[in-house]
Amino acid sequence: MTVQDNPLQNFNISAFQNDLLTWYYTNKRDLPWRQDQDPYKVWVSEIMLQQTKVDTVIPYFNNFIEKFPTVYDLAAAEEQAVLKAWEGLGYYSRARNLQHAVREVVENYGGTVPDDPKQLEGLKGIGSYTKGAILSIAYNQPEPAVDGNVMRVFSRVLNIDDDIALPKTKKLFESVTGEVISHEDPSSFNQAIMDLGATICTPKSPACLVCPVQEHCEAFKLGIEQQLPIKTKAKKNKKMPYAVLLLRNEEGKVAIEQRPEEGLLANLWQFPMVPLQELEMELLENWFYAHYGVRVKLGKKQGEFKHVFSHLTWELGIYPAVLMEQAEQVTSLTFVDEAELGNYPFPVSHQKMMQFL
DNA sequence: AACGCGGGGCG
DNA sequence: CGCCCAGCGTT
Repeated sequence: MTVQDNPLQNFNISAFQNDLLTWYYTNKRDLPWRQDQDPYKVWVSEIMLQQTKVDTVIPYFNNFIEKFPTVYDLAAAEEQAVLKAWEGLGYYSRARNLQHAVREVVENYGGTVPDDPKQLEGLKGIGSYTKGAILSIAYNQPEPAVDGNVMRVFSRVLNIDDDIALPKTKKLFESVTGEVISHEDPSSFNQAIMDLGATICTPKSPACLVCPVQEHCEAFKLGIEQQLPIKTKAKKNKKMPYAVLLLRNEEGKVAIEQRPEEGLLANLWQFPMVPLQELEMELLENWFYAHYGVRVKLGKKQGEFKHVFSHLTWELGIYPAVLMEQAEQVTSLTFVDEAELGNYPFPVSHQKMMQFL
């Protein structure tokens, strides 16, 4: 914010609300979580939508609600079943935190999703955005729900050039949104901003010519909508080479293991991976014995590919392997029939391995 | 305040 | 190939 201290000076709030809501009432997207205002469904949808596009979420949401229609069903489910329903969606701690929080709602709040800001934000996985989304969408409270869409839209409408990567900037937008939000229909207001950000006020080449709030937009007036919002912060992506073993025992079963309960892809399953950072290929079999307690014999490399995460890249070489001894040894590996693999939640990178089996 | 945490789609 | 997406928890 550079030009003035109060970004809402000379801004016609009620006219903006009116134009935005009028547009929304006739143009809102028909989404499965908008069929009712069930706070649980709103909650599930908001967690799934974190850093994830609507089109990706829709089938996951439908399947998830079918499997876990109420807080009681989700609270009673096995964690593996919840992760299985989340398989491929990414950010898997969202699923575990959601179930943890739902169990808390069942135990502490009689199964009713709280309508109190403090109680909501005390639940795992619910931060300032999701709190505001649940309060406004499910409970019709005039609470801001500031996400990337809101910051993009209002940075343009009000010509705010603060770095939206900074926490203090998010607080600024929460303050602004708290003043602009409709008290007549806060639920529609927040969803309208999101629809606007997703369909018109998009990151690249926004459709300003058909924007319902064009006449309120300072950036359009100045022709600088493409330069906003300002966002710094670029992370470098580290390369991590691994050998992935498609290891079979004497019965032809395949070795898999569960990843640690913390960190990347926590609690998901995978084929055993050997880090090659500082390891000669000849020593790979020794490393495997030291780590897993079983002797293996590697075959020729069957293929290789990269899998890109937001912060690192796996460079995966795929090797067939066989056990060199009867596996009565103590090992963290689990041997399963190929047909059983579908019962375990795998990250997408390891789902791709299965074609090499 | 900085960083870890997935995966897909788009220019 | 880099950026972006209905963010949050941890440190």
